[in-house]
Amino acid sequence: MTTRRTGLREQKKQATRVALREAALRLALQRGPDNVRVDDIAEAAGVSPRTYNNYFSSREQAIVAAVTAERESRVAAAVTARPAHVRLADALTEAILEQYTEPRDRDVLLLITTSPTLRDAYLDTATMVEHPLAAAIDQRLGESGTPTARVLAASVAAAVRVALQQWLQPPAVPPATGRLVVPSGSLPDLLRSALAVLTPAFDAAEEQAQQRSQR
Amino acid sequence: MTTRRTGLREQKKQATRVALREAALRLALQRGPDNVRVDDIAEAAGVSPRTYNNYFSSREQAIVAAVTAERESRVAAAVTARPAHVRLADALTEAILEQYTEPRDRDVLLLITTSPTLRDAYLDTATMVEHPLAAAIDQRLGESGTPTARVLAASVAAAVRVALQQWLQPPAVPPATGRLVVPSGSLPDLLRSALAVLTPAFDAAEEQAQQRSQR
DNA sequence: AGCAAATATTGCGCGCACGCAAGTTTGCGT
DNA sequence: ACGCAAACTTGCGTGCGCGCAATATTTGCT
Repeated sequence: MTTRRTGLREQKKQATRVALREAALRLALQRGPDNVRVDDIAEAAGVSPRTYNNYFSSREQAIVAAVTAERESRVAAAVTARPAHVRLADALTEAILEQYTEPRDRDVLLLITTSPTLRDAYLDTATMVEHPLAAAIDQRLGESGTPTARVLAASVAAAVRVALQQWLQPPAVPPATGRLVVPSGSLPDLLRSALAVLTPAFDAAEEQAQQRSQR
Repeated sequence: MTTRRTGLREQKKQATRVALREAALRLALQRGPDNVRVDDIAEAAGVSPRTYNNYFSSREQAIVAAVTAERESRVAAAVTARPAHVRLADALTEAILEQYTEPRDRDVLLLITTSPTLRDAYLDTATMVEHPLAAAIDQRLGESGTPTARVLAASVAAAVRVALQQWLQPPAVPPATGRLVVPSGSLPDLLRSALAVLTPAFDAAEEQAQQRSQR
């Protein structure tokens, strides 16, 4: 029921998708990101170059997808998995943290931080939680179709994006100005404090939803 | 002092930038967006095609830029212009509304809604307020360098994006499901209710800033 | 006024994204 | 079991984004 698409077909599609992104990552790691043409990836996955672009709409997307995998749906699932009595804000924060606390290879991390285009592609993946997350929040607040859930979901995505950005930012030059930028703590901490900013908005939305359901 | 760059040079740059985006819009309107090649725009503005890409990094960007113009900086300026005693949330909401309440040509609107790529490019412009806005909020909260301002700014941008998305969305098919989607009211209303969701977060941030400054 | 450094423009070339119109594979009804 | 329709893959062609190196223009300095 969850997978509407029949069977063998979808299976094959997922297989080539995985093959593509893993080939992409492997090649990028062993040759450096700039020495990998899209044709190489396609060939390594046993598919025509044209087909590659039926799965990924940019060269970087495949590489990055190998890292982020199925994060989007996992986050949404993690939110709905939390018991209903937990505060929405907490459920979200925990769900996010849970997904972004995978031990990442040092090699992969270096790969992403090095190339600017890859870095951007990686940051863009944060946006992809937006839709599934909106659905999850929507369901949790009851009342579906409200723009509230969409705005909240979009804000979460934005907050995650900012946190990742701080995390990935090079130490930079600390010379002249009185700007004291925190030297970017651990990712969980960054995520937590970024999401903390939004907490009041979640509480308010949740309270409003409760009032509505009691009427 | 505000414009560090000297004079004649920057002047010319701005001139060609304007020439490019206006040419882009004009051509897109009179031929339809798909019948305008980047070479045409460049020629109409009297520069080489290569130069075009020194100013805009995609074909759509120039067209859209003709509509959004200098919105980013205007929003930031509008925020800082509000007297300090006004609630941050109100200052922001008003500043945004003020900028998005220009009477837009019907032709232009149709142009954007018609082409999916243009629509996306237009939505992306909402993100561009992020940096100037972050600076403005940062200043208003005192204490610069905090991620709080960045998260708030990013959330505002996201909210605006959602509002625009709702506004531009085609009426769609309303046949089967019980989903009753509001037929997208006026843009100001949509913006207001989108930003209202974030209001509690702003209030909390502001209050926290005040407490900090009183210590 | 003149010259050297900084900055912008241009042509060239490569790789990439994607529409389109075949060709191929899978699924479903009878 | 068979065949038709829907879904997926592939090759081709076009326009685009951008790095690079040469060229032209502006600026600050003396």
